Amino acid sequence: MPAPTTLGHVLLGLLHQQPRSGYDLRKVVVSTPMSLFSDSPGAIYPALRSLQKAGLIQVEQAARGGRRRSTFVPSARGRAAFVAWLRQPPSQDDITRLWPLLMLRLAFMDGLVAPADVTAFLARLQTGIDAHVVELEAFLAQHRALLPPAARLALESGIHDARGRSAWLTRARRQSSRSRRSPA
Amino acid sequence: MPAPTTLGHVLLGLLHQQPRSGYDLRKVVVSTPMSLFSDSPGAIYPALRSLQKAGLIQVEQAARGGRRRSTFVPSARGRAAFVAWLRQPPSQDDITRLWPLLMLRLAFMDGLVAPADVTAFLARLQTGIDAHVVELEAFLAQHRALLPPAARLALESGIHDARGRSAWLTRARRQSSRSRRSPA
DNA sequence: GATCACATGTAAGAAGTTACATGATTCT
DNA sequence: AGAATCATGTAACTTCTTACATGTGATC
Repeated sequence: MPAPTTLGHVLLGLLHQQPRSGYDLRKVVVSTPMSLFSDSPGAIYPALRSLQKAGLIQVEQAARGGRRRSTFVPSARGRAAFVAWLRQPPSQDDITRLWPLLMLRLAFMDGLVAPADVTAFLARLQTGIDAHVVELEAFLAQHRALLPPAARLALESGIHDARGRSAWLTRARRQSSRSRRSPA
Repeated sequence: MPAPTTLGHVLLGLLHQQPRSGYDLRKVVVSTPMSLFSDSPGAIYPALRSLQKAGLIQVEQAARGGRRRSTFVPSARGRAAFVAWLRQPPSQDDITRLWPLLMLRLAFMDGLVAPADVTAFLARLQTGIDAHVVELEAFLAQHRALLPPAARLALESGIHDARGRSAWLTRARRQSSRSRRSPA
């Protein structure tokens, strides 16, 4: 059984929050602002199948009442696999190209990884995003003369994005460590 | 012949900048900060084939010297198709989920669409991104109590991203209209 | 009793990734 | 001669999308 796909991991994460059926998962995926995926049944049901076959989730409750419906929960191995996914250090490529997915991982971390790991995650993101800023600015400096206006705007947008994320990270990290000292 | 895929359109755009071979395109895709795709030959060569079969690009120069190598240029129909792609008004879904692709489209607009169209494009982006901010903030307001800290951080990151993009757009639009009045 | 929301699934196809294969040319 | 780079291509596989199919329970 191959490692779960991105969608598989996300479904696994949602099942950690509460037991859900495939139908529930589809609804969450559309109603959530983090929607990276479509709600196509042709993606979700096969993904659930594969998680089940890999032993990462189990049917918690089948067909209560008359209506056919099964809700899933993560197994112990599923929890371990999911936590491992969360703790996986982001690559530079993840940071420059898959930021929304990293934010989704962050959103799942509560209660599953230690606060110190969240801190480390955010720190890694910042060094990565800062490196990206440097890279983009070097590119701009090198090509400034050749870049026509719209292309330059697009590049500047990328720089602005990355700078904004770095600024957000400094605040988020401060806030995160503060709340760790004085929890609610 | 089906409509070109996203990768197909990007390749078409790169060929508008200058004639290139498949190998050249691979190099550009990796060396460019806008790299949304991998440089896998298994993606690029078939995409070129399909563009060629659709009559959107032509071989400009084959095997000069001894080494086998063909460079491609867009045909008239290819140019029309690409411009149509650029001018296509972004959907709300594009704006919330495919921003980097929209920036790539922006980067290709110079010389292919009228400056007024660039302006319209940027204006559309701003109404879309502002709507997204409103949506995310509504979600936050509604779920603030239930959201554990990391999940809340992730959501706030999305809001911060979108706000930053809106701010960038106001400046970019001002700059764009100014440079249109007094071109270099 | 017709229609809608619930709930799950499959079939066909598109598109990309990885990995391998194949040669030519240049460099040392 | 051997190695690295140039340059193109294919085969197998994975995954998602679209579209359809199927049936149940609730609602009007």
